[in-house]
Amino acid sequence: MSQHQDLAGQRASGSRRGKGGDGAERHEVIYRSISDAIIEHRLKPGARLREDALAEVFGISRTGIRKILQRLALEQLVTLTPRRGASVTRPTADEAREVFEARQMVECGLMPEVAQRLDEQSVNALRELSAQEQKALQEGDHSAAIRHSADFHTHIACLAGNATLAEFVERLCFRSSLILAVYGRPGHLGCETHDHEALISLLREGRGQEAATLMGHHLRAVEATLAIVEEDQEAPDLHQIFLN
Amino acid sequence: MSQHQDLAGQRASGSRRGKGGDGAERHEVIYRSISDAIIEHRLKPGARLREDALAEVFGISRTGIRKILQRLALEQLVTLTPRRGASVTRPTADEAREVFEARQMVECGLMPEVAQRLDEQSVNALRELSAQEQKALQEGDHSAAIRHSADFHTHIACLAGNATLAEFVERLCFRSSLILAVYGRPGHLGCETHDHEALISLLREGRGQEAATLMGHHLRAVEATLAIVEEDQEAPDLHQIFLN
DNA sequence: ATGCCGCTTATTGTATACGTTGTCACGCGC
DNA sequence: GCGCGTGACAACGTATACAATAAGCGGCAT
Repeated sequence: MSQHQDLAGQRASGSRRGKGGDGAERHEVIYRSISDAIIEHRLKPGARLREDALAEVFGISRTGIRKILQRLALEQLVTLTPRRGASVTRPTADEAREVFEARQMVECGLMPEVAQRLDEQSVNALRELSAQEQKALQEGDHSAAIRHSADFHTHIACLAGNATLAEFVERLCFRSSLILAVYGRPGHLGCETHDHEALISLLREGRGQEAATLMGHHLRAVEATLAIVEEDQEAPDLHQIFLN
Repeated sequence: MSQHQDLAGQRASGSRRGKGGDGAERHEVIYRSISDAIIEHRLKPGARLREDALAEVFGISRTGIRKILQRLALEQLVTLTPRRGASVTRPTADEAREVFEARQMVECGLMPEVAQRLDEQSVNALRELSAQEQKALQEGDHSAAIRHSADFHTHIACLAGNATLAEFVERLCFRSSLILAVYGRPGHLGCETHDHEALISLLREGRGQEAATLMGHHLRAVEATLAIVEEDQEAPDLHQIFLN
């Protein structure tokens, strides 16, 4: 037993604390903090993420922030431009299409397996997630709703028992959240909980194929709510001028 | 020793820096070097990757190596254990199964789209890849054969026009290479080029569905050549002894 | 002789310092 | 008045130095 109690959770601002180091975990916490903020749209696409600022906020040096930023970059939640720093990724229309196409393929493909493996306990977990999402929606908490929706899809994918594919789906869901932030329309926000509950029912009854079909429609419906118009970004105008 | 042989012909970026070249690109090159070495089995699973050693070999400081190592870790080519450094990932049997299941789903799912989009130029590129693989096989160059085989699968995936899915497939292929290294049997090594060429023909004729079927069989065949037996690693012996 | 304990060493993790580069602003010339 | 060049500043990328930790080893006590 270690005598020094590790109450490392709460650190005010005194940065000079080398001891006690559950450093690795702190990095994980910070990673989650930033990741969550992005997924929940508290950090909007295009927002700049300065290393210094983050280092100060979280009380670690830029080195640690860098590591986290690079991880986020590899997951395509932030964009790292060579000498210009990091910013929250602003997905292109093409990316949006790709992400939903990928989700279509993988999530639908997973349904039969999930239907086969699903047990009562998992059903309850899914229902809980769905309920939370609906609750957040009713309360107008868009951030939480988006988060729970992503959690729902990710969790379903986990139930197929393939960690590799589940992780892929998770990342796709995160990116979807980003896409929603850019191309979403105020009225609709992503998944309708009704679909989610219908999906649970289908899976519970072992009707995997039908669940796959529903998931397909569901994803297509979400995609359809997007206003994917190539808003001319900063550069294109000038490029066209120069090329012609 | 040729430390800085910059094969800078590729990019015509305007920076004319004599010293240091373009740092970012050098990192990319180093990343590729290590990645290639792993994929081609010149670095075997379990091999330790000391930061100091790598830093010295590539003539950069440990900072840069770290970044690269972390990237490789995120792609699951190397395993990073908290205070023990990096080593080439040794995939578990479960991972192997997952990877092939994922490939089954994604690569097969991509076939119809590829069949639809394939043009003559791409066909030639694929044939080239296939030929290279066969040549390497005949020369007994296992490293090159594995590499080209992975390239073939990755390239096909690229042709579906979905960069996100293509990247996923690429990573799955890399991991497959690792799996081959651990569970492969000397006689067989991965893909039979015959399958590859049959696949090309099918795709060329636009028979996407049949191509998907063939791809499915092909992957299953590769998986079947593996000796996925939980070879007791270092610890298990003792554990079993203690438990019984 | 054997098992345990403390020391040494090797290796990673973290922070800081420095160099380079991109951006912005101001001033000059046209 | 407008455009361009130069200079200053700020942010990032890299290297190096330092600290902490785990493993290996030898000595000592029983």
